Amino acid sequence: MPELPEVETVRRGLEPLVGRRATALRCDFPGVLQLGEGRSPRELEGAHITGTGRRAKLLWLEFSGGLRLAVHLRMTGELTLEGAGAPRRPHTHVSLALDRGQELRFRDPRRFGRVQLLDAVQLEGLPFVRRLGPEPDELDPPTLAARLGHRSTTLKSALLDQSVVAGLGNIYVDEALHRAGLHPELWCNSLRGDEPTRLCASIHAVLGEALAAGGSSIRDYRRPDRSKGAFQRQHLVFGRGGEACHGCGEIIRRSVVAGRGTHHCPRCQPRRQRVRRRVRRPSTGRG
DNA sequence: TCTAACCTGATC
DNA sequence: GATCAGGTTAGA
Repeated sequence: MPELPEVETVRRGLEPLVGRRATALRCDFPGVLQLGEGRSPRELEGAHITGTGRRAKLLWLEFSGGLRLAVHLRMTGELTLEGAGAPRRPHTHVSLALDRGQELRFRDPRRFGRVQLLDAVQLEGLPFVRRLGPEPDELDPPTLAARLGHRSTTLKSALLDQSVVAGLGNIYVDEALHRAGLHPELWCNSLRGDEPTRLCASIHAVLGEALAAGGSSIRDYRRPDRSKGAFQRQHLVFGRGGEACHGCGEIIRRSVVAGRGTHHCPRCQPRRQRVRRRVRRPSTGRG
């Protein structure tokens, strides 16, 4: 479900909670709430929210006393702010009760998501966090070229790998590759010329635009106030298999690459790098 | 480096 | 009934 723009949108939606006081942390499905060594849910009782944070697709609340409540939404996780008396929707697994009769609720039908109570050191030390590559906004073309260059897999697979760049997922990999004019199955160490620059710029552009639109709501994703994002309406290839490419009119193709549904335009994203034309023929009629 | 697995629900 | 889904990872 949520990739970087969605997770960052949720984080921003939680910012107004800074200054609020937590009264209880409750878990209704064993295993969804995980406690760092020595941590207890009771430690949050009376603690104030002092900030929010995000790294890749992991977001967290910071509390007085230094504790952090980290949330990974995975595929169907949803973090919403509700009245404590509001009916609990199905699959609500963790609730953080706040002052003023409100609750921050984590629901997740598939239960892939996790909520973790940790201190800062424990959070930094999570194997998942330690493996993460740079945030996209810290990424420049030489860094991207270097990180792709020593891998032997496809662009699609490499960009989904959070140790290469942190925060991309299936939607934004497809969208970024399309904007860069690169086929998802290109060997990721075969980029040359201005391709790393184009790809880097495409990643920055698509993530920036998606964030401005509040993310992509295809099925489950909602902001903390349960409103939808709007970027799905601006997708150029993702979810558009069989439809016409806005750029050239060719039919968008859907395939499976790296085990994931993958969308690309066969004309805008040719499978092989075009070989430099030896002779320019003015009357071939193609253009 | 790739696949299967983790889960439920929506859709065909 | 079978298939697919926006993520991550253990194990091959």
